Amino acid sequence: MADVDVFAALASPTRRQLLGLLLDQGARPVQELAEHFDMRRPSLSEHLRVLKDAGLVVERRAGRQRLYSLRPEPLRELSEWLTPYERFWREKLSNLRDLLDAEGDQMDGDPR
Amino acid sequence: MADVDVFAALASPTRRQLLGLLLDQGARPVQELAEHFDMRRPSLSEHLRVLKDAGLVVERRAGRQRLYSLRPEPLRELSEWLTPYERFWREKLSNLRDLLDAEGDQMDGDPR
DNA sequence: TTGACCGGTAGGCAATCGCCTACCTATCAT
DNA sequence: ATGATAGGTAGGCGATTGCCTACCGGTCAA
Repeated sequence: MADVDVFAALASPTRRQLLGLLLDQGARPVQELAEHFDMRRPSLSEHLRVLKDAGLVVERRAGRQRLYSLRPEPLRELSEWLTPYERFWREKLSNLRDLLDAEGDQMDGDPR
Repeated sequence: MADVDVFAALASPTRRQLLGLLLDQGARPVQELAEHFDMRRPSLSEHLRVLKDAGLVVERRAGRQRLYSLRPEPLRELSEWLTPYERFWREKLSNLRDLLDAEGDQMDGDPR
């Protein structure tokens, strides 16, 4: 378990697509996942290992297959990271911020 | 403009910390940002360029300084990507999904 | 038991990353 | 005009990434 950062795990479009497949289709064996990619199976295995190390998927053995399924909990970290940024686009405050910035302000006073 | 993927831009802890600084403190010159990192200034410049290429910061010149400020709009893409996953942890449906998966189902319907 | 199948691991290789030092241009102060 | 300051760019270098082929062990079917 290499304890992979969830942000780093999501940096790859292939890995995001894997999560999307698992979200839409539920647990799936490696072979079936591989059909969706123009890539050899061992490469997919490596992507799946990164996702597993990040806690984003779990593996369950079923005969000679290994079923991977989504484990969305680590995405909570992403959501929480995003929270303080959200109001800036939801409330369209970017322009206000630009104005504030233009005056060379500090924000909540701790000028070093 | 190398048109950088926002997910890739966020993969680096240094770049996330830069965004956090700009969020808390508003526009800042490079030098002041650099004080928060154990890294030479040119490396920071490279990180800032990645953020700029991803549209996450904007640069404004002020004398011989360049003030970088947050541009959170691209984070909306992240938020939208996250949306379909959210209900799985918010409604604690992971266990239900595990049960469904265990039967090797497809999941086209909307199990709610 | 033997062969086919599922999928992980090993190792090679080119490309990219992330840091560095050295250097360059632009601006400001004297 | 000269020197100091802000910060981007060039290029080197080791580490990492992402793909590949080859191989290996475990499971199932005949």
